Amino acid sequence: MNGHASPRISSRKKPKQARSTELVAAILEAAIRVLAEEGAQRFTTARVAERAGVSVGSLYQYFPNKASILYRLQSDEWRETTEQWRTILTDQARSPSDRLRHLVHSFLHSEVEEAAVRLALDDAAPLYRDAAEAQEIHAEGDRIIEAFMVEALPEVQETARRLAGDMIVMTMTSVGKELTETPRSPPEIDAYADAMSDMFIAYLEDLQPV
Amino acid sequence: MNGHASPRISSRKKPKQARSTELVAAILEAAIRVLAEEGAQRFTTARVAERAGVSVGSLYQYFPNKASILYRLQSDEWRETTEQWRTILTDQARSPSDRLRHLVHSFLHSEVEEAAVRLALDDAAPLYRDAAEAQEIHAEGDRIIEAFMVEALPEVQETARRLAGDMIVMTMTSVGKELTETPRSPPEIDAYADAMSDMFIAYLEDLQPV
DNA sequence: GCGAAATACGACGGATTCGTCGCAATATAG
DNA sequence: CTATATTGCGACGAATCCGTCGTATTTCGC
Repeated sequence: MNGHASPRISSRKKPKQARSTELVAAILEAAIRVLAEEGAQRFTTARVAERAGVSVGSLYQYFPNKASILYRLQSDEWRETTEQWRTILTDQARSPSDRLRHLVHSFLHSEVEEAAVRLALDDAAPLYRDAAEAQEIHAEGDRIIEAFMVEALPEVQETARRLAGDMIVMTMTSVGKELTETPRSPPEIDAYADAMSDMFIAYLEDLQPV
Repeated sequence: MNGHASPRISSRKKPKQARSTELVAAILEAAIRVLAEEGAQRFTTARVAERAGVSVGSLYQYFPNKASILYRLQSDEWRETTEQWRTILTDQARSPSDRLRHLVHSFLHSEVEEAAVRLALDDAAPLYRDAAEAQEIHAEGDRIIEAFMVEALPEVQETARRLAGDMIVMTMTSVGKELTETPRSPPEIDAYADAMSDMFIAYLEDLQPV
C-alpha cells in the first residue's frame, strides 16, 4: 500500500494584507500554467514560484508543501464542477432525461476543454490523494445526484437507486478522465456524450420499480 | 502537453544464457512487489534491483531505463486481459448477454484483486504513456470487442455499433481503474458489476437496427 | 513619522534518483 | 584447457527537488 499519511494540506496561514492575497492568486494561476505546459512530472515549487514572479520562500508561507497547491487546484475545480451539476440537474424546465443528457454533454466538454490541466492534475493525484481532506471532496456532488435520482425515479427502490446514481457518476467522471488522455475534437466528444446519455437513459428506464 | 518523446522502451538486449533469463524474470517479479508494497512514488531501479537480489548494473543490461520495466509490466498485464476477454466473448455456449455479463464480472474482479499493483501502475502511467509502442497496446482488445459486437448486433449500423463497442470498453476499463483507488469487498464488486452489466445490456437492446 | 508585525526573498542543506563505466566473474566454443 | 563472449557488479557523477532559515523589505496602527 502507499500509506504514509500526508501531514496537513490546508493552507499554512490566511493572507491578511492585500498583496499576499494577490500573491496566492498569482501562485495558483502560475501553478495551472505549469501543469498545463510542463506536465505533472515537472511541476515544481521552484517553477511555480518563478512563473508567479515570486520567491519559493513566499510560496511556502501560504502553502505547507507542494501537495497542498495541487490539492487546492483540484478542490477548486471540483467545486466548479459541483455547481455545474447542481444548476443543470435542478432545472425544472426540462425533463429528467433531458437534464441528464445535458449534464453528460456539458461535463465531457468541460473536461476535454482543459484536457492538459486535467490530465496533469490526475497524474499528480498520488501526491494529494491520501490527504485527509480529500475524502469528502465528492460528498456534495453525490448529494446532488442523489436528489436528482429521487426526483427522477421516485418509485425505484432506495438501494437500487443509490447504486444507479453511483454508477452514473463513476462512469461519467472516469470516462471523462480517460477522454483527457488523447486529443479529441468537439464532434467526437458529442458522439461519446450522446452514446453515454443513451446508455444512462436506457439503463434508468429498465430499473425495476418496487 | 507532456511531450519529450521517450527514447526507446523495448528491452536492451535479448538474454542469451539461462541465468540472464532468470535474472529478467526476477527483476519483473521484484518490480511487481515494489509497486504493490511501496507504490509508484517509491518505485526505483535501485529498489527493484535490491529486491531481485541483483545489481543495478545488471538491471540496466536488459532494460534501457526505468520506464521500460513499467511498460513491460503493463503490456504483460494487458496481454493477459486480452486473453481473458477473448475466451469469454467467444464462448458460443452462452448468449451474448450472458457473455457480456460474465466479462464485466471477471474483469472487475481481476482488476480489484490486484488493486495495489494496478493502482501503482496507473500512477506510474505518465512515465510510459508517451512511448511509441504504447499506442497499439489496446488494438487487439478492440478487435475482440468489435468481433463480439458484430456477432451480437449484426443488424445495427456499422458506425453506431463501433461507437457502442468503444463506449463499453472505455466504461469498463476506466471504471475498473477507479474501483482500484478505494478498497472494495467482493460483494461490492459484484453489485457494481451487476449494475454495469444491466446498463450495457439495456443500452445495446435500445440500439436502432438499420 | 515610528516601531512592530507582516511579507518577501533566495541561497543552501539534505535527500533522492537515474543511469554509466570500468572491472570482475562466469560460461561457452574450439 | 584456453581464449573470447557474455553476464554481473556497485561505487559514483550529475541532476533534481523539497522545504527551511536568517535577513531584507514593506505595510499598518498609532
